[in-house]
Amino acid sequence: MVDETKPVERQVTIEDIAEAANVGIATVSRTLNHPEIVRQKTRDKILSVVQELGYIRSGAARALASKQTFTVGALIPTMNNAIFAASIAGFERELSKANYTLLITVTNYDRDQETIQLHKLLEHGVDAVLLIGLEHSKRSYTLLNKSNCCVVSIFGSRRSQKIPNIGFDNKKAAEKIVDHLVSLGHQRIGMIAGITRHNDRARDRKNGVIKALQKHNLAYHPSLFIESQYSHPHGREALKHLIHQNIKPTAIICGNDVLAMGVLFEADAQRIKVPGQLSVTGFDNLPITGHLKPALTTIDVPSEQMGAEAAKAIIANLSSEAKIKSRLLEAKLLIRNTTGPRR
Amino acid sequence: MVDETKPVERQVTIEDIAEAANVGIATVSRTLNHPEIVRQKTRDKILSVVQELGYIRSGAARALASKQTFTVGALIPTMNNAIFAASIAGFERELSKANYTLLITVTNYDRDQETIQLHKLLEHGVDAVLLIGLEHSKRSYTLLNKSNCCVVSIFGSRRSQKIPNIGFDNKKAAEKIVDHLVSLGHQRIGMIAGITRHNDRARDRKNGVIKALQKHNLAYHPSLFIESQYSHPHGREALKHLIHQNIKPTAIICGNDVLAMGVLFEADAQRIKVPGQLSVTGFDNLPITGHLKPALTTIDVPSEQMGAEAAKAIIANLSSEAKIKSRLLEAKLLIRNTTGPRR
DNA sequence: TTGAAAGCGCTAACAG
DNA sequence: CTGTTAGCGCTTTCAA
Repeated sequence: MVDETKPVERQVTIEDIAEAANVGIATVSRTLNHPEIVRQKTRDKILSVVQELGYIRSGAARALASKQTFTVGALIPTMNNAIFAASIAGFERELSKANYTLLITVTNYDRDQETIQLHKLLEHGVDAVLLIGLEHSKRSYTLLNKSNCCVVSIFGSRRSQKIPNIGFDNKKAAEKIVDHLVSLGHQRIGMIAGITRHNDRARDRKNGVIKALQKHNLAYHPSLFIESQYSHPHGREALKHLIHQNIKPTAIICGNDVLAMGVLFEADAQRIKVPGQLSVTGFDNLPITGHLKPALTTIDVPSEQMGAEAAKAIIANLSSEAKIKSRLLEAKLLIRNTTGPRR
Repeated sequence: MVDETKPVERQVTIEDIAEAANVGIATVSRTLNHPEIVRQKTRDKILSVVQELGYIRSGAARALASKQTFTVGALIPTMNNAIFAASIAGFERELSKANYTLLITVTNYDRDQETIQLHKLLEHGVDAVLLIGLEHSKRSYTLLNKSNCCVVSIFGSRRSQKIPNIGFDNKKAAEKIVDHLVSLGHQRIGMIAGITRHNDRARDRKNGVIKALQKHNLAYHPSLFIESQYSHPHGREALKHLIHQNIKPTAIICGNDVLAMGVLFEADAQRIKVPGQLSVTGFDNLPITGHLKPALTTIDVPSEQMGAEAAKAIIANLSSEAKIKSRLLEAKLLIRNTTGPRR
């Protein structure tokens, strides 16, 4: 008598395909991975069986046998910043073209968290890792090092040796902003920087501003420099704070566009004319900033490009050992309408 | 003579740990997966060896042996929409808490692409899949079905049977907007909807508007309804187009906030007073919309919450077979300042 | 061109 | 509580 119990839907395996196609499993494997070395007829037969049985290869088994997962991990500080979203979009697009899949983990700007997440990515066997910036915990570096997994960083300011970096010069970009402001006659320049602790990009931008101030023989007023989280409300609060200082800034440089927009909103609420009474600058060039009224003067950060280039470099490295070279891309100053002559 | 060639850095395996700790590999495995059933002393010894040797478990081997990868895949239309970013952020946060890792793939609103990506996720052995909306290709449904992988959808409007959905009623939300506009006296209402083809959310919103118009016995002017990609420039163009129609709308409902902002920017450029001459509404409640001047009347979509709830449901299902129930969350109308009495 | 067979590193019975 | 061992499904020599 036939066993009537419904069989557990066993996964279709390479053996099922081999059997149904009357070939060895090695031939099935070859057909799927190196079709060119299998005779056309055999291949067609196998492929049709694959189709018919709805065979889905086991990535785990493939990874175990071949030491490759075709996955790449990304460690990003937050998803709530369009600038990272743009980079990841470019990154994912290129990875996807080459049939890699992206594993994303969010660190919330927490280095311990980052190390933990990195460990997790490594356990998953990612073929490469994408990092933001060049400042990471020693433990992360150690992990990366002994796992000798392919790594790339984006957004960093230096042609780093430790980790190949595809970034741009945050510091120089910040200097350009100051140069521009100074050329407009501004002397009392304030800054709402991002939180610089454990964030090399924010720190480079801040240092760039300070350095440029010195270059122009302008005073650096610590009371005019504050650090703030990247959010509209924080930008608004920061402006309120700054305008209550003894020294009144005529221009405010913001660590990113979100802060700058917050400043713009608050200035509007306080009836402070921009750029009439106050010049404001951002950093990132988010899509919306060009539509604002007045349009925001900012730095055009090649975010999508960095992501895409990083992916291409990783793919090249993975498929041909091509060493990844650090590279700094262009970050242009976009002079729009939130900056004007000193009042 | 000693072999001086540098040995290939062989990966540290569970056997190395077992040997160094003088135990069997099973005990190492237990220590890592079910510490409570291992004697304290043995466990400590093993853990210290793990630390010392910098052991990283092989996810591939674990997955192959246990049929679980502790990864979850997400298929999203695009990364360039903050609303999805917010959902993914909530989703990732909850997954991460439960030690799952997120695999992201972008479909670009392309169903064939979606099926291909889904297939790839399945090959990677994801324990669950997150989908946006309820409209997917037949092939995707087939794939999901026979892989009997855990699935959840977010953003959809129905308590679906085929796929558990944690969403909100897009149609009803759209109706609320019309009700609001009608209560302000508007009769000639136009709409800039998203592209509705293969997008149930966009279509539900559009249909909701049309249905509500009928409910109020108002004419549905097809010439006042256009579909457009979600971008500021597209929103601007759409407004230009609408104001050149014979019938002039006194209110324009936008398929999302990005379109609405485009309309606001263009209205400003054309010196059309909002809401004086034209009322405008959005959909999503992006963080910036409350800061705009005038602040945008929109629908508060629980994007982050949907993502977080979806993750929790998946985790519960994976760890206890708890069936996932479809659920519709609240999406409130946020009346702000871009809507006013008909001129 | 193809097949047989040896692992890849781990989990989970099973036996002790 | 712990060790032994049989796979998990695939890739990749090695032979044929």
